[in-house]
Amino acid sequence: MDCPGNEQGLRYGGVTSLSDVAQAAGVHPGTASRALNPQTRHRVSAETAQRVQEAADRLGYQPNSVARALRTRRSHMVAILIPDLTNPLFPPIVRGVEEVLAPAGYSAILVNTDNDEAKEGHLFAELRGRQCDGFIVATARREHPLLEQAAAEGVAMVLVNRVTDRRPASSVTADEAGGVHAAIAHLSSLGHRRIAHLAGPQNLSTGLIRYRAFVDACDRAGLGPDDRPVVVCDSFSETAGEAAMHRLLRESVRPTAVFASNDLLALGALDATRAAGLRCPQDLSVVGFNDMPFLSRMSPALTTVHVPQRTIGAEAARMLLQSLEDPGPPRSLLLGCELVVRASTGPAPRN
Amino acid sequence: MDCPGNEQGLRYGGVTSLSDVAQAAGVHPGTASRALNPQTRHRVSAETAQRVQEAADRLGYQPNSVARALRTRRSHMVAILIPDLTNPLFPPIVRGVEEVLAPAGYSAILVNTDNDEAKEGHLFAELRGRQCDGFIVATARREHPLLEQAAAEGVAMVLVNRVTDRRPASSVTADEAGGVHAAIAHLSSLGHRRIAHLAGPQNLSTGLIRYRAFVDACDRAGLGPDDRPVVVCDSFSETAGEAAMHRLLRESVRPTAVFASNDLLALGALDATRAAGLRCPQDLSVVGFNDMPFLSRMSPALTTVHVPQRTIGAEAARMLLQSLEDPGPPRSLLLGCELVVRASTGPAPRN
DNA sequence: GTGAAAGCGCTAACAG
DNA sequence: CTGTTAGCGCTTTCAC
Repeated sequence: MDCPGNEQGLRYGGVTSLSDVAQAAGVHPGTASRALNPQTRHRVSAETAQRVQEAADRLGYQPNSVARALRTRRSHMVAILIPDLTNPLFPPIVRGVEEVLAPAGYSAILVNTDNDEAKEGHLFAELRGRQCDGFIVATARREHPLLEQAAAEGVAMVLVNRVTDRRPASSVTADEAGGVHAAIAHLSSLGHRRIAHLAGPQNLSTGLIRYRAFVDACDRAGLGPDDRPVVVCDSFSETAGEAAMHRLLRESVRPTAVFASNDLLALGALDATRAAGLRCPQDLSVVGFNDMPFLSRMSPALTTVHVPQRTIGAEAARMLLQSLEDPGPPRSLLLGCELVVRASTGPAPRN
Repeated sequence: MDCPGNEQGLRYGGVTSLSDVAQAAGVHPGTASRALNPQTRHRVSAETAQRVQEAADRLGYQPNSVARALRTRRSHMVAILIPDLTNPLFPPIVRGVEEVLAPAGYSAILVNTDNDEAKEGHLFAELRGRQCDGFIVATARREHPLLEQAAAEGVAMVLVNRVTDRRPASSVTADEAGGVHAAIAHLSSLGHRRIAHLAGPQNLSTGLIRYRAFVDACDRAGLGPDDRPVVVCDSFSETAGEAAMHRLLRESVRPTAVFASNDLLALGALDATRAAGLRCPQDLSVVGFNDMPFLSRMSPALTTVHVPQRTIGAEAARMLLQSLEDPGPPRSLLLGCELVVRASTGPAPRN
């Protein structure tokens, strides 16, 4: 029976090492190394190369990446830092990252930070200790001394869906401002003249950017400050959205439309709307942001701004690999967003 | 300014090594190692220990896990194999795994296999080469020669949400049969006497188990073979569910209820139902499986069997860590499921 | 084109 | 209690 790793030359534990292969092929380990590495195979006679390759196959040799990493100082591992995998925004991003990393021979270590600064610092240090070659960071806090320092030290890093206020690092982001403008233009064209904003946490880059873009877009649409009430939520969650919406509905003059800083906030807002006995979209229109999966199946199907999550992940990975091969100055990639109109928006009700 | 790693003793590249710390503390690297490792700290004088610790802190020392792993043959890395992170079933499982791994000092490498055997074999070999200490495998093919061989070789491994036909490896699974029985009992109690099954792929453990349990439950409910038509889907996806449902609805005698092998199939079935001009649940009841996130917001809110995904992940991780500390015979943990009744099921229509 | 030897950073035996 | 030494498995100079 052909059972790899079951011949003489077997190391205890069933693992075949390079010297086993070398011995089996009758060459020096150094030569075996050269023969097996595509980069250096040409420095070895075709005949030897083949003999070594055959021995390796026969023994089921699998190179020990740890030893290789120690020697070459390249682990071929990339760390992905996200706030919470359970937030439906992130799985597509992570998948996009892996789609690019895997074929390039890189593996991804995934960690959840819960946007907790201490936790993040901890994890980051640990991952550096693991000799990760690069970092894809999708946590969105604006202030980020650790990352800034790391970037300054030349650690390869791509920021996703977020921008630091200073920009020492590369990033790939959605054109959030563009998306916000499209959303507000849509509401405006439906006749809405009083549009509220459920803003995300202002210490998160997305929260702030979308808030600013909202104000800007309302200005352009000719809405005065009183016609664009804002409630800031303390997290991007359904419960926060629901609470914020309740607060909003208590105000004397009700808005006819709500632009939420992300889909989860919007879903919470819908709950509050329903609880208040209002119908969406007849009494109140709601727009979200991100276009997380399955939104079209919800009731009502949520109008939102589509963010190309998988592409963002893939591009971030590409950018990281590139800067690993040949480090250069930071780059920023901006990907377009598109408004997806569904059932949660309609004409403004007449007073 | 206090800038770690910026003193003399600094290695090129800004990384501080153990000998730098040792030198700064005026001790031998071996001693520094002992002082810094909680396991061996007691073998060193309290005074030295503190001096070394201070030097380490001052220099911002971060141990090189790669070197450590090479020496100790423990990488403190665990691989998670899942079919597709984009399937909403998996993020909670992965999160649960990480919740347990991280505090224990383990990192998780995540890979998507798309249930592709070749890809999986490839990735698995690569991960073994990376010296992962253990594997959490959530891919559900029943036949799995690679894994079986690995398990036989003593590779630490926990299977999640799946069982191999032979059982050389540990596993954590939901009580799927129990869940199926609850679902069918529910439908039966609503008066349904003709219940169809949208079965999952029969080469996947979940697909087969749920199918068998369905047949069994129908028997107990007193339904004859003709009263429980089955359509097998070739993937656990919405499109497959939709196609299967269309096929079902073309049959002469229509079922009054459908039990789908998972939520995605159920969602697809709902599409087909709507397209055929039937209302759910008035004309047809639908039950899913898994209770993936946001189901309660869909229209109609799907009745389904709740699987404790996060718990499954956490328990799998615990089990893996345990078997890493002290390998023993395989264990199997079965976690209870609960039927969640929502709006997609109702009384059987009268003929 | 191939062998010899050094060394990545760490830990674990072994001395003393 | 601490210093010394060897070596994990690999790559990479340097000789020949």
